Amino acid sequence: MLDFTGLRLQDDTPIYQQLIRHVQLCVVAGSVQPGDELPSRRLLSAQLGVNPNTVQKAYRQLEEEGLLRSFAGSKSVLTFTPGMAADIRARLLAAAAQGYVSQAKQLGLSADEAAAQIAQHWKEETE
Amino acid sequence: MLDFTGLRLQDDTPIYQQLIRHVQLCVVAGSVQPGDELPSRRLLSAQLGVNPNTVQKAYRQLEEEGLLRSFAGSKSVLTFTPGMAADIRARLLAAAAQGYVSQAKQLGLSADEAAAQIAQHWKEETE
Amino acid sequence: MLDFTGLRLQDDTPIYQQLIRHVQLCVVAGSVQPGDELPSRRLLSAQLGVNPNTVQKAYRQLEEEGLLRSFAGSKSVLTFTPGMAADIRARLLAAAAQGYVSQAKQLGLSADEAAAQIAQHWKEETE
Amino acid sequence: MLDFTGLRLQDDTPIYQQLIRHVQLCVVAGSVQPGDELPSRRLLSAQLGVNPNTVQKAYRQLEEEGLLRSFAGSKSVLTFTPGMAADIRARLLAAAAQGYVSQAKQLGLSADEAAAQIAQHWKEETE
DNA sequence: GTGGTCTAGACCACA
DNA sequence: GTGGTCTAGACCACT
Repeated sequence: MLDFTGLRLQDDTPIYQQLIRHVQLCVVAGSVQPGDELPSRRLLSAQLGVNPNTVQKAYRQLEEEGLLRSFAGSKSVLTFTPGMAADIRARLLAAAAQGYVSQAKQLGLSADEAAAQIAQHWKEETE
Repeated sequence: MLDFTGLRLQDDTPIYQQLIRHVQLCVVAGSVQPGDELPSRRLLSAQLGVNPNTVQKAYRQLEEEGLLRSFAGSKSVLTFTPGMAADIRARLLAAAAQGYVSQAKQLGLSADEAAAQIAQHWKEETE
Repeated sequence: MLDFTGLRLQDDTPIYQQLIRHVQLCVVAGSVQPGDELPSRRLLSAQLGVNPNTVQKAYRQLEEEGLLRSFAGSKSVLTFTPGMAADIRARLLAAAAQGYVSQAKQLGLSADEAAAQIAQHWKEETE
Repeated sequence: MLDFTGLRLQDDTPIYQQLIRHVQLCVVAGSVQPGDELPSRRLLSAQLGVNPNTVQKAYRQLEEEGLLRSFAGSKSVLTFTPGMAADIRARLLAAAAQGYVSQAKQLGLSADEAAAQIAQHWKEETE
């Protein structure tokens, strides 16, 4: 069953988006397989100390994305294909990169400076 | 007087934040000097087709940041030091880079892959 | 929940500042604890017969001061430390004292005369 | 002629009020006599780098208070009696003391603590 | 004219 | 339900 215990909720982004993102990351990381279960909405909301509606919103959006399918008895299973996982990964990466690039350009960085800055932050965050 | 005519308002982020950001960018870009005037709230709101209160909100926040100083009945002038401009630039850059790096790491990129991806998006956006 | 029913609004100072001050006084007086809730903007505005935006302005400023934390869709709770409470108290006291002292000096009072005058007004206002 | 050169304008209070206050202080301090002239509105506004209307507003209010009288030829002379000077002094003192006392009480000070605090600020500001 | 505050009421996103 | 943003327009004080 997909595990949410490692998820640290932040205050600056909507909770339901963090839940969605967490599932997506598990999918693209390969740490979860199609057919795996997700915790019931009730259980997860209790575990995270979050409003059940918030969990419901996340699950619903995942369903619309086609990643998730829910059945009677409050059982929800992942229903993604390898292609979908690759798509999600590409989409997340592209969004992140494009966001950074546009900001760096607005701030007057050159391509080389941007690369250097990324390298530096990479190192710092690793330490 | 600081110019807002080049500013295209998007509707996915609050208008007042876009106004703040525009002023900050002008400051870090060096296209304005301390002592330069800002358009009056009424004038700017008319130019942008925006409510005066929205402009007021942006101006007020800039004032709290120390970039701006307003006097009743008088003009509003920029009051930033070179150090503050550098600080803002560094803060914006660090936030952008750190955001990208953490995302790329979560998605399992290596440092080299990240750099390559940035370079690619840089080229694409320039075209 | 922090109580505003004892608050009598004057019309010589901005309402939002009176709201801020009321919260600050409750904090320094120790009549509220960190974690205590504040009434929702809608509720408080209805109670006081004031526009919701006015309450919002006060709450926002308290949030910037770090006394308050708001979450979309959730309650607003006080988030101050004992040190912050002491700071606020000291700041308010110092401002008041310093203002009086500078005025009294400008008017040519001696230290003793000032003390005597304060004592007299203290008595008069108590009666 | 009443001298404004020692006046340092602050940003937090209206300029015209600072001008009025300056004249009042000169009167209660005895550094000026009935019949003494004030600089012309034009001259004073130029000296202080202030809008002529601002000076005009201050002079007009002083006239309404009976401290000042203006004649053709833009000549303004002080027209106060010793009793008026005493009145002004008493009024300014009472306002300052009453303001401090009410604030100190709201912050939970005792009369003794208030006196001690005033004494301390008195000493500090003198140093 | 300018900045500052306020009212009235709408819309959206979030829990 | 909650907080956040925005519009529309008014009033006041200050320059």
